[in-house]
Formats: sequence, C-alpha cells, structure tokens
Amino acid sequence: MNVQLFNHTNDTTCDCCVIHKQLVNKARRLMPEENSLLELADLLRIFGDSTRVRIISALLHAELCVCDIAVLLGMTKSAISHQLRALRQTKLVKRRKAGKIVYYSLDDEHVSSIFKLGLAHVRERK
Amino acid sequence: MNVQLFNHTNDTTCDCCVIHKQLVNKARRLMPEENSLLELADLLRIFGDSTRVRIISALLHAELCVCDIAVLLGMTKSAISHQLRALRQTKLVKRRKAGKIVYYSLDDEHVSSIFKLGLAHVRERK
DNA sequence: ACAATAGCTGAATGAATGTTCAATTATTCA
DNA sequence: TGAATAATTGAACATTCATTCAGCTATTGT
Repeated sequence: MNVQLFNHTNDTTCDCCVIHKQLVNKARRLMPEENSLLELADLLRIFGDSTRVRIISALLHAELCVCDIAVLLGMTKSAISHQLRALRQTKLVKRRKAGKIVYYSLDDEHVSSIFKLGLAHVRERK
Repeated sequence: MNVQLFNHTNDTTCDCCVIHKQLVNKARRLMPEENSLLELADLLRIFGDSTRVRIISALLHAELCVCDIAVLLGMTKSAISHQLRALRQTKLVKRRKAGKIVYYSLDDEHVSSIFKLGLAHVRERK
C-alpha cells in the first residue's frame, strides 16, 4: 500500500512520477461521468455569488417578485432579473406569472439543503 | 395578504413600487448576517469550478498527493497546486505532509454532503 | 386604443479568475 | 554537501462574468 511506483509516463502534462497508481486508478473508476461533474460545477458556481446567495436566502421563507428582491437587496430590477435568469437556468429557482408580476421561489428541497449545509460549514470552520 | 401597497420610496436603486412590503421585511429579518452570506458565496464559488469539483470528486474516496491529482486530471502540478490552495483557504480540503510529499483530503463531512446533494440535484432536474 | 408598469434582454465595460511559465522552497538520499 | 524531486509561488495573459444602460415586451386598467 502507498508504495512509490515511479512509473514514468510520457504524459507531458505532468513533470513527475505517478506516485500512487492504484489509488489514482481507483479514483478514476469511481469518478462520476465528466458531464455530471461539469453540471455540478455549473450549479455551484451559479449558487456561489453574493447577489445570488442573497436572492436564494430571501426566497427561503417567502415567494417574492422581482421588485421585492430588488428593493430588499438595494439593486436594480435589471440586475436582479439577470441573476434570476441564471438561477432559473440551473433550476435553483422557479417562477410563476400572475398578471404583470412574476413570482420567484426555490425550485426544490436540494436548494435549501445546500444553502443550510454551506452555512453550517462556514460557521463551524474557525 | 399580498396587497399591493404602492409605497413609493425615494430609493433610486429601484424604479418601482414595493409590492409586498411585509414579505420583504420578513425576509430581511430572517436573512443571515451579511458576512455569513459573503462567506457562503465564497465557499460555493470556490466549490463551483470544474477543475476543483474534479479534485474534490477524486478526494471523496482516497487521500491523494498533488502529483496523483495532476496525473488523474491531466493537468500540471502548478495548476493543481493553485486550485488546492483555494480549496484549502475555504476549508474544503486539508493537507498532511510526509517528507517531500503533501497529501490532500476532504476537510470534513460537509464537503461530501454538498457534493452529493449537488450531484443529486443536477441528475434529478430533467 | 393608450398610458402606465413589471419584467426582460443585448451590448458594453470594468473587475475577477484559471492556467501557464519561470523561479523558488523544502525535503530526501547518496 | 550537493543533486534530485515534490510542491509552492508570483506575474502575466486570456477569458469569464456581474452590473449598468437603454430599449423592449407583456399585461393591466381606463
């Protein structure tokens, strides 16, 4: 276990030896398909913006319209609308139209779960 | 409930009426402190990059050194090292030195939990 | 039909960010 | 001590991205 193998590969992308070949192969085997990882990265990148986090935080307890969110965050409706589109594309929020007004809410339980887990993480790391 | 209040504010950041003032106030009351939200956004932004997600995915099942990860992802040690630093600063991974080699692993249970929740989300949204 | 309003969109711009390259540090082994 | 190697670092460059601005669509009420 953990034996240094020193299998020099001709892989030009790394200037070193493969130290733990079996572990690397195991990790490669168990890794989700590339596409899932890309979508996961996308999801978390969209989640991970201060404006969008505040929008999600606001929607945790109430369905709100674009104007509500704009006033709450002290930003323009345009800026909020742009961010809501990103959140909608990654299925973090969903919308419901009622006349001229569009109401936004969290899309499913995963969103609040990730929010709460992340918040717990930043509060416990000290 | 949901009565349109039309309280014109002089807030220049929004060119519209406060539609649901009580809901906005409630959301404002319940929102975590600004600093927590900023740190949460930071955490998820760092998490949400395809290279870093793949690193975390690799570390789900084994502790690996920088060189292992570089070979696994087909990238340079330098690039990986830069990303590991970002992951370390947000306490997503931790490291252990053994001679010249530095082993990285996930910092705590939150990280794999967020990973799994996010993956479930992208797989269930169709 | 017309005015008013909520929300959306595209282009532009300035800021943030990932990777590369070269150089440096830290550690082992002979 | 000196060569070799794993890892780190800083600067530079190219790309991505959030917000602003102006204009647009959709809907309501008169």
